[in-house]
Amino acid sequence: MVTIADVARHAGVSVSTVSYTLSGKRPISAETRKRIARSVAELGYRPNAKAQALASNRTNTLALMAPLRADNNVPVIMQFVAGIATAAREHDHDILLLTQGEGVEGVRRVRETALVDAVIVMDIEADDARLPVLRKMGLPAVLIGTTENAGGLVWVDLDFGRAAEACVDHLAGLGHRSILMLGSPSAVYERRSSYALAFAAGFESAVRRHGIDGRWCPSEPAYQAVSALVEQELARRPDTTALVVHNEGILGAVLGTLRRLDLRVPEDISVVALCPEQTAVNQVVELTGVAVPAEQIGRAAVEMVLRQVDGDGTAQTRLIAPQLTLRQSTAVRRA
Amino acid sequence: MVTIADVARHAGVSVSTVSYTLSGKRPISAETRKRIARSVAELGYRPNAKAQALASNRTNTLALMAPLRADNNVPVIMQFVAGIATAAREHDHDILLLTQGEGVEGVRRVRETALVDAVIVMDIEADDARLPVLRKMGLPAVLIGTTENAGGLVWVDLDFGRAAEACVDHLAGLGHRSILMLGSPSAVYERRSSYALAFAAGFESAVRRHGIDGRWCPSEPAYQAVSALVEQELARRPDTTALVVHNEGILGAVLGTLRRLDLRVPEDISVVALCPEQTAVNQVVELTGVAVPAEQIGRAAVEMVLRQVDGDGTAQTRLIAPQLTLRQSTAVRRA
DNA sequence: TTGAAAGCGATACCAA
DNA sequence: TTGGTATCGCTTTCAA
Repeated sequence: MVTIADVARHAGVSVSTVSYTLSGKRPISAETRKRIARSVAELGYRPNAKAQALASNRTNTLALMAPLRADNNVPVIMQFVAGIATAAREHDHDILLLTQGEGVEGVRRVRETALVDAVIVMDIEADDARLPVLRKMGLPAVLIGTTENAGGLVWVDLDFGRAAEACVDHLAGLGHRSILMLGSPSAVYERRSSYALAFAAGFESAVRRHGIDGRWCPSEPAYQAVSALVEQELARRPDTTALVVHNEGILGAVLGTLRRLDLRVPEDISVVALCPEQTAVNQVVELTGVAVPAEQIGRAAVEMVLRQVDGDGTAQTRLIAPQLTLRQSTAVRRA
Repeated sequence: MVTIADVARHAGVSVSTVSYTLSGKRPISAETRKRIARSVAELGYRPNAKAQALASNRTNTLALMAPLRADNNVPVIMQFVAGIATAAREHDHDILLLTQGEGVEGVRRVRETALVDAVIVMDIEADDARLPVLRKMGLPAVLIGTTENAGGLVWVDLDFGRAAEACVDHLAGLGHRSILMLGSPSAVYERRSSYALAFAAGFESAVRRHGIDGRWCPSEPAYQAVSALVEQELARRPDTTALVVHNEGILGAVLGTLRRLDLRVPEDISVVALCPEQTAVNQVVELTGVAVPAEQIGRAAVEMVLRQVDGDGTAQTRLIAPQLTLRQSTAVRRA
């Protein structure tokens, strides 16, 4: 392994000069700079990350605690992770991947062993046990998602409440008066994932505001379960003319079931989905809906957390406005 | 931050004694051990990871280069990542996440800056440019997937060739003589991902061996594209009585199209899929097929790579046998 | 069974 | 504009 001392020797200068040249933290004569650059190239020198971290108290790595479970909307999680990893590299940082399972102890560990400069935490739950710890530790952090007790912490998220409202507003605007919302798997609500709760709350408030009839229920991904659920709910409320689906895993089953019931989309029933654009356009009928701008949020999270690391005290929380895209699955309610 | 010196002082012993006590690398009197344990607990001491790494030349972190793209079978990738991350933690290691996009330079970087002890590389392609670099660098590594020029490197993978054969064998055994295989998106073949090529090759060799008629084509996830493709291929070869699908993203569309064409599964046409169990059982008809044991492979990769780190020269490559699970989507070919 | 001290490979302060 | 060197927090050799 080639060290900074090797470079210094090779270039005939001192170690500190090499260090300063590389960091640019003090002026170096063009001549010296050139000699050092040559030596670096010739020897193929790269600073040892651990030594650098130890001396500078900066690891240039970010912890990312991500929910790697199957029950969630996996593709969206993946988009978050991809966006974060890419953005981190653009800012010359690496990602240390922690699983949700490590929980509070994971956060403590990376902090106390000084493994990372900051942490990005995904999938926030109501009364999330990690939040008080993060607050107390004072480790720079950004939450992706938020909840009531997130006060004092910086977070960024899609405004899921307004996303639900956008869906309802759109349907109400088309004249729909009776809407069924199919939610995420019940496990998601049971652990009180912030985004699912926010979407459900937004849905409820929007239907109330419009004075229309709206109800919702969790839904599991099994085809038969979806099919039975949809059939039963439509039978109970035959006046239902629109569906909102906050569960990308069941879209195929929902559309299949509607066809089985001889309900055409959008002529007989409108469907709005919260899902990635890819998923939306790959269905039998291209779906109107809102997408989680996961990559954008991931990038924002990286930038927000790095600002904190750089000591910018003006850290601001960010709520991203949802954008509803019109496609083929919604239409005016038939008279 | 509390350091090893603080602990030593608090316990009234030397720094080296604390270090040896913690590492267990030399005998320590029970008395001393107890005192140190108390001090550690009382002060909440945790060794600084960077200092430890610098001194011991061991980072206790593994690089994982994962394909975080959308065109792939995202859930399976996620399972790999989850298995790897979990297994790594069980062995007291962390995961540094590299994106596929970093390519050769990513591998070089983590090696030359001494960021990690070893690397796990996913999604191997034919003539993968990373392989020669890995070989030359001598960084402990495990590939998930393999290819012709992987000689000298350790890898682990599902035997995709035999997986395809298992599917064909099963169908042939049921009397099917004309099979269509719907493959992954064409981009996957274009970049020559090892698993896709191996599956296709296995399919071809199996149909040849059985002397039956088999053909295959890539398939894109868009519903209409799938639908058109299936309809066209079945029209071209009306004797087709079985489908093999190596693309979990299109399963819903395939089944939907078959129904539209009034083909019942499995009475009129059998379907075998290579996809996660979850996906298989969540379709209208539960699908017979082979699953990638992603978590198991991920765990194996971690263990294999750690063995190398520990200097076990007997590193062995592993090819996991596929397991076909019978469900509702296959039946004897009707006379 | 324990301690002292020399590294590990950088950064950055203090001098010149 | 440059150099010398203490320092970061730990591991491990050498000595006792």
